[in-house]
Amino acid sequence: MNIGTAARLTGISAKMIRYYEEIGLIPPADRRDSGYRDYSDANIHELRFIGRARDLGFSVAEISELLGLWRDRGRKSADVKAMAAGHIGKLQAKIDALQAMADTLRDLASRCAGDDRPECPIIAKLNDPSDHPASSR
Amino acid sequence: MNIGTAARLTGISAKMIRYYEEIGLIPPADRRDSGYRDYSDANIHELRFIGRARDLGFSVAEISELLGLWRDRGRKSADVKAMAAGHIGKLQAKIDALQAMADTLRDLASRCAGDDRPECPIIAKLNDPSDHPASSR
DNA sequence: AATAATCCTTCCAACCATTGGAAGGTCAAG
DNA sequence: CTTGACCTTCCAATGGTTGGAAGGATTATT
Repeated sequence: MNIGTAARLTGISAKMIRYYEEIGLIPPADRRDSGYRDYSDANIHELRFIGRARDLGFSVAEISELLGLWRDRGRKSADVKAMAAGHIGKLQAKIDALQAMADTLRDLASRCAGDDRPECPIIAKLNDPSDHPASSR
Repeated sequence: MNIGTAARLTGISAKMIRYYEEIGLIPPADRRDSGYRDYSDANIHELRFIGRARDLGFSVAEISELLGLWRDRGRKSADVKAMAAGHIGKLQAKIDALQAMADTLRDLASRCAGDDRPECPIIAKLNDPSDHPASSR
C-alpha cells in the first residue's frame, strides 16, 4: 500500500512517515518498481504503535527504545515500567512548572482591575519581582 | 557595560541578547568604537522584564506585545489582563494534555508487574488501544 | 490512446528558542 | 608585548512538524 494510504490508516502524515524512516526510527520501506514506498499490515501496526506512543508524549528517542522492547518478546516488564516511570517524571516536572506559571499569572490577573487605567500588577511584577503577591499590604 | 556583564546581571545569555536584538524584540544596542555592544541601566531593566516574562512562559511574540504595553504609559490594564488570560488559557490546555498523558501512564504502570515476565499493560496499550484502562474485567 | 487529476519522489526551507563552535578583533593586567 | 578574557560575526545543530517546488508514476476520465 502507498504512503498516503498508510498515512490515512495511522493518522501519521506521509511527511512524518518519511521522516521516521530517515532518522532510522523505522526500517526503510520496501519499494515498488516505480520507486513508491510499499507498506504492509505489519508496517501499519508499527506506525500505529508509534502514533500512540507519541500521543502519550514519548519522544522519538524514547519511542525507539520502546520499539526495541516491543520487538523483544523476552523483554522484562520491569524494563518497560522503568521507562514509563522516567517519562512520567518528565511529564510531571513539566506539569509542575506550567502549573506554577499559571498559578502566578492567575493571582496577578485576579488583582488586576482590567479597566481603562494603566495600573496593573502583572506589569508591576514583570518590572520588579520584589512586588511579591503575598507581601504588600 | 559589555554584553557579558549584561548577561550576568539579567540571567539572559549573551547569545540570547544578541538573538533578541536580531529578531527586533529589543532595539539595536549602542556600540562602542571597538564595535562592542554597550548596555545602559535602562537596557538591563528591559532585559530583566523580558527574562521574567520568559519565566512565566510567554513566547517571544507575546513578550513583544507585553513590551509594547509596558512602554505605553497610557495602556489600559484591561489589555494586559486580556493578554494574560489568553496565555493562562494556553498554559492550562498544555497542562491538561500533559496531565492526561501522565494519568494514563500511571494507570498502565500501576497494572504492570514490573518483573522478569514480558507481559505488560503499557506495551499492550501501545499495541491495541481497545485495551481501555477502565473497560476490561 | 490521450489527457487530466492524483499520487508519489527528493530536496530545501521554515518554525521556535537555544546552544555550540570557529575565526578573528579588542581590552585589561602582568 | 604577551597572555587571557572578552567581544564580534557567521554557520550549524537541536526536535518535531509543516510547507513548497520540481518532476516522475499511477489512475480515471474522456
